[in-house]
Order: sequence, then C-alpha cells, then structure tokens
Amino acid sequence: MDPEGLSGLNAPLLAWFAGARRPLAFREDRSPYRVLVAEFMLQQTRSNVVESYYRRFVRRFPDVVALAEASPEEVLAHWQGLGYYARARRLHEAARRIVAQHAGMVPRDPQALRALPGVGPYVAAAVGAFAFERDEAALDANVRRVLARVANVLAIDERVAAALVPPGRAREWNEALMDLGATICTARRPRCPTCPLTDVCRANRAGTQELVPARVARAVRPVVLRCLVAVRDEELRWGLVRRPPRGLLAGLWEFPSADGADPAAALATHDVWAEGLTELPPFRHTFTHLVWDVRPFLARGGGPLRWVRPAELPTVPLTGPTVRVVRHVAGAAPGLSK
DNA sequence: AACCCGGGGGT
DNA sequence: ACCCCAGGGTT
Repeated sequence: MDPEGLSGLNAPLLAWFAGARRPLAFREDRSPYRVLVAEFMLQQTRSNVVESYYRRFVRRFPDVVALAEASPEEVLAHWQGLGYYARARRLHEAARRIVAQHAGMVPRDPQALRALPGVGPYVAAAVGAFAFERDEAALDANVRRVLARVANVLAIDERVAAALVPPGRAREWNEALMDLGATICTARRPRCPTCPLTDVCRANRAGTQELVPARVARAVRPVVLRCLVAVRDEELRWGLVRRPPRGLLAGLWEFPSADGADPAAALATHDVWAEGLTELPPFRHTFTHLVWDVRPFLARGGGPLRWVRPAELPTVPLTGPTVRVVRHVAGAAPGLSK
C-alpha cells in the first residue's frame, strides 16, 4: 500500500542516514528498559538536552527493579530541570507495574505497553521499533513533518506512514527521519539545498516547505506576579516548602512563595517569620501556558520548613526559580549547580 | 477538541 | 522575543 507514491523516499533516506547518523547517548543500548526511559525523557524535549539526563538516570537506576524500588523524591531529583515532571511520576509508576505485573520485563505486547502510565501512541511505537524491532512508524514531530513535506500534505496519514516502513528496518528508518527532521528538514528554514530527498519531495517542488505541515497558533500566556522569600536559618540552611503533588511543578520544593508582589503574603501563607529582607534582582520564568514575573527576597528566618544544608541541595528536586536564586546568592559556587 | 504540563536552544 | 521540541493525560 503506497497511495501517495512516497516509497521512493526510503532508498535516498537510508543511504543518507548511513553517513549522517547522530551518535546519541540513548542509541548505544537498545534494551527495552533503556528505550522506555529515553522515550519518556524525549517527550517534547530535544534529544541533545535529554542526553546528560539519560546518562545520569540509567547510571543511578540501571534496571527496572532499581527504578521501581527507588523513592519518588530521588526519581524526581534526577528529573529536576527536564520539565514536564508528570513524566517522572508516570515512568516510576510504570516501572512498578512492570515489576508487579510483568515479572520485571517491559511488555512486548502493544496493548500491554499502551496500558502503562505515560505510554501513548508514540512511545508504544518507539519501544516497538527501537527495542523489539517491529515494523512500526514512531510518529514524533520530526517524522510527521518530514513525511508531510515529502507528500506535500497538511498532515500525514498514520496508515500511510505505517505502510512506508521497510520490513526489518524500522529502527534505522525511524531514526533516519528523526535525524533528517532535526538537522535538515527543520520546522523553520529547512535546508533544502543539502537535503537527500529533494528529488522526491513534493513540497520542495511546490515551494511549500514553510507551509507544510499546518501549524497551530500558540495562545497568549498570562503574566502572573510571583513573590518568593529565600529564607535561611542561623546555620545558613535553606528553608523549603513542597508544592502540591499534582499540577504545576508537582512535588518539587521551592522557597515560601505566593502570587502577588508582597513578600509578607509568601511568609504568612507558610507560617514563616523573617527579618532583614533584602530584595534580589527580579527575573522572568516562562512555562508552556503561563509566565511568572518573579520578585525574590533574601532573609534570615524560621518556621515550619524543610531546612536543607547547601551540600544537600542536589538531592532535593527544586523548581527552576529556586535553583536560580540559590545560584545567585551562592555566586555560582561549584557543587550547587547540579 | 481544548486544556494542562517546563525548560532550553536555535533563529 | 519568538518558535519549537523523539507527547500524554485530563476534562
């Protein structure tokens, strides 16, 4: 089945890939557990950002049992800075279910894979293709974009993509499309003159590379004033509070904070007393759907907080603004920068 | 179908 | 300053 007449892309694609394959850290070991970890991290996150996190994570949690037996806080600490923290919670829960229900083996069955928390259509197909060498199309943003442009359509049909996978070569086929999408057939300003698919690409022939696939406009993000007080006690330990287990930055630790410009509100919300407040330079922290205009203060104080010595900070999952303030106060001292 | 959920890097 | 990314869950 090749209704779009697209299969001509496979030969030049795989020939190009033989000389252009990116040596990414998570491509070195294709055991199912490693692939599962990598694919969770790679959700909406660029591959070069994932690499260092992936290495640290599999070094600390080398197999599914090690991950299943770890504490939620330690898993979250190894995710700190990657974003989308629900992924860490879901991966941890998936590992526990794999141990409890699948004898510690990542399930081969696609339906059993899809039943794991955090495993959607993409991750299930990626594990199938990369770990189990099934002929599946792992339709991430790169693969979708490249195929849509070669076909010159606004969105690629998933059945058409599945029919294009060359039998027995799903791993390199998916990797090749991802590498091409990441390095040449980029979302903006694609490098068509150096592309191995120019002869078969219908968007290139039609000049519609920048129009295909269709884009969705991003909604305007509301700006919220956010006040925080970086409190230290007499021993210069930091005073932290834990965010709720669900929602924005779920489960991470931060300084006593509150919406608005008044640091007293941040203190009162958490029953904290403080003296000698000094204002630190304000900064902006951007989320997917929201912007924090952060007003940080530094103070000496006390109260019902978790008091953490600077040396222990790397073991605590912190929010981005918290890391930023600590680094500013400590003056980029080594060992605090995680 | 429309939201919610991060942060970093390229342009 | 803006755009985009090896998406999935919830409502």
